[in-house]
Amino acid sequence: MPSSPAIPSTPKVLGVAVPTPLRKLFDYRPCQPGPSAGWQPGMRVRVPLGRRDVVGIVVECRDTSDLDLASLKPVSACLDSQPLPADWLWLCRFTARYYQHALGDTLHQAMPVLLRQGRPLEARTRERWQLTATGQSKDAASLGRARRQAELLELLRQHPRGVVGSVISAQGFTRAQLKALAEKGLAECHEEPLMASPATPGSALLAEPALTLNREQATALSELHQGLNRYHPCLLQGVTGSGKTEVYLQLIEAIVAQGRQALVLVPEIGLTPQTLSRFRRRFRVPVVALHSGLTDAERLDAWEAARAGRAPIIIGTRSAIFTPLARPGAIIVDEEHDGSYKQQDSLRYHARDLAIARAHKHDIPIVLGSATPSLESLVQARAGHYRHLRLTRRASSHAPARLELIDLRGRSRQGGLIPPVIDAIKGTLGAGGQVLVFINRRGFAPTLACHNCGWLAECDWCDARLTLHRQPPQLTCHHCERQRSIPEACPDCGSADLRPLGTGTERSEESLGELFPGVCVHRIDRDSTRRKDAFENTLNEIRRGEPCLLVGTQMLAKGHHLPHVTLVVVVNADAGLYASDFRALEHSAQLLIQVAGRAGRAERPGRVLVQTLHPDDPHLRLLAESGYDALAESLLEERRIAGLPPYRHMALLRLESPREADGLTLAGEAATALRQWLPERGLAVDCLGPVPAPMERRQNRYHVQVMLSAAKRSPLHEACAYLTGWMEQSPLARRARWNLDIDPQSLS
DNA sequence: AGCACGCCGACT
DNA sequence: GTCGGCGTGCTC
Repeated sequence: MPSSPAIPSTPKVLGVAVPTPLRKLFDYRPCQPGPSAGWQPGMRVRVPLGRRDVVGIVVECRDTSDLDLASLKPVSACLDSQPLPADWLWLCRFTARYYQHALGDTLHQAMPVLLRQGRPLEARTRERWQLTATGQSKDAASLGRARRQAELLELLRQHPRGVVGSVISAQGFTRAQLKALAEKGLAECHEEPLMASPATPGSALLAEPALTLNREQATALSELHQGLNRYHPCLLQGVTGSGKTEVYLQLIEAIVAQGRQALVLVPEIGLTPQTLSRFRRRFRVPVVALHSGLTDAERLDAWEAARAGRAPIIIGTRSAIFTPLARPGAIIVDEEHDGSYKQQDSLRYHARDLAIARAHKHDIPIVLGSATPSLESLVQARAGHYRHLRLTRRASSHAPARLELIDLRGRSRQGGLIPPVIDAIKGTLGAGGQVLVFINRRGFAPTLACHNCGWLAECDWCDARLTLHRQPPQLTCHHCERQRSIPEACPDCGSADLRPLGTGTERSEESLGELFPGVCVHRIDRDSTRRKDAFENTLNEIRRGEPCLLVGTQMLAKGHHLPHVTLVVVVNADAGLYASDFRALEHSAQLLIQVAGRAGRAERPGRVLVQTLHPDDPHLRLLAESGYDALAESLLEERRIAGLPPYRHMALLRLESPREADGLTLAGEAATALRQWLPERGLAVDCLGPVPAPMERRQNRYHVQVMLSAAKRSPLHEACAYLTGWMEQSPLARRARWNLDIDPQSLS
């Protein structure tokens, strides 16, 4: 029996997901009048919750409730006439289920701030900018030094009927530049209602021609073209400089030409002006970037443009995976091994894994790109679940530089470098090259030590050493950001013989300055690039190509083209070699390969010198002699034997409390309950712990964990559901801070 | 998570 | 006598 569309039936009860960590829906009565289209899951509502008003989302429309219907509070208002996008809702529900996170909180986190606050999504207007009569007759040259304003003037001149605000910002113009033109009386803006006007670019899709592909790139692209209209996961493994981005661009071209949308995820550090301008130069259609500099309003505009299909290309970091898409066409995850795709607090999702789930749901292709794929993705490729595409050739004629292991044992060091390495630096500088010195420790020295009694500067709040900084001079804890002044004398024995222990970027910068007087030393780490633009300015300076030294942390290693660097020095490769974490080796290998990839991108081949106290370490030797694939193969075998991911799946219950005993007691009870329950259900899940976390005390709180692992996902999932249920009903647990980490990135 | 209520120490 | 510390409990 078809129901009459004119009179939508009103449900008696609305199950609403509210922004709390509680893993349940709250029931409300619908308000009068309801939305004209009838109540539907996915509509935002304002509801009373306790003593406050919150914005929730209707998840269920039903006629019964476990509670007394009369006792239910009514919804205060319905905020939407249509539900929020179905693909977005699906992804949020999937995420909440997979990561065992409260649905209300998941939806809340996945919404743009303005939607969280209850602002309307419909009836939004957009700005259309056009030139005034004065502006039309104005010569761009008369704007003098204001080059971007002149370019903006030209853009507006080309579009007599005006340009939409979001398109202007997608071209890289700022609000300030628009305002400047408006204040000079050259441009004006009108508000107009938003309409879903899908961009149909036709022949004018490209603003500049695509590059010619080499054989490997062409093969990869044609493989991708085979699966344009179905779920088609591909691991694109391409060495640094092999042209992965060009493959992405041409895949996107094909997708956008079909009138569909491409979503591109990049690591946190990867959304640079260079990346963005490359995309924007290529395409005539808008490229919407979701970066940290956007205002809440711009973020909502971008979300809405993607939802309505007006944004054909969306590029963003981790959270961009929650962008709704009207006509999803492809998802690209660049540098898929990068750790920044995993959120490390509250909702601990992995954007790459959600991207896979999403591509599967939409039945669209997904490309995971990396020079050093995660072991997870390699296993999927090996099992035939992902297509494995390889790019082994660099655009320049040189093969990627080999890692040369340099034995540090028993050698005198100056600024952490031994004489032959110093000579190599001298030689490179003399030949007009640039040298990159990689140290993965910021600050002056990893700690301060008393040479008389052996005292070490330690954090009062964490089980960690304090890092010595010179700019400004102080001791800082890199785990809790606490700062202390540098003591004049040893607090234990009173000796004044306090010395820095080890080398950080600041110290290396200083020593290199002394070793190579007259040579410019650029330091690049989180401290030196704190000021806005400082990083870009330094990079631009470096790209001019004068011989110089670059000292830096992994900020330097990731993604930046440094064409004049022909020598890379890794001051110490040992940090990750013997760390307790099971992923430490994988991550340090990826980092080493990435750093090495900075060498010799231009005409000249490069060298990579890796200093180590363990030149015979089998892993390091395998990486240096046979490359990443060989090491990955060996690490996979070790993981298989040890029963670790990706061969077994893991979940970690993390607990923290001000007193060690509280956390251990609670975690012990939870683990005991789980261990009793598991055999009852016949679930093959291992439960380990409770054990103190590797760095037990952090910010003066004690961290304890229980580890679950299983060969199959579904029993692990069931066990996690039991565990969260147990924690929620436990009176003790309500006092402690805890959360569940599914597929933890590390055990610390 | 918020945000109350609630019962004990130093301030006008 | 109050202001406010954070323990405990609840939110349809």
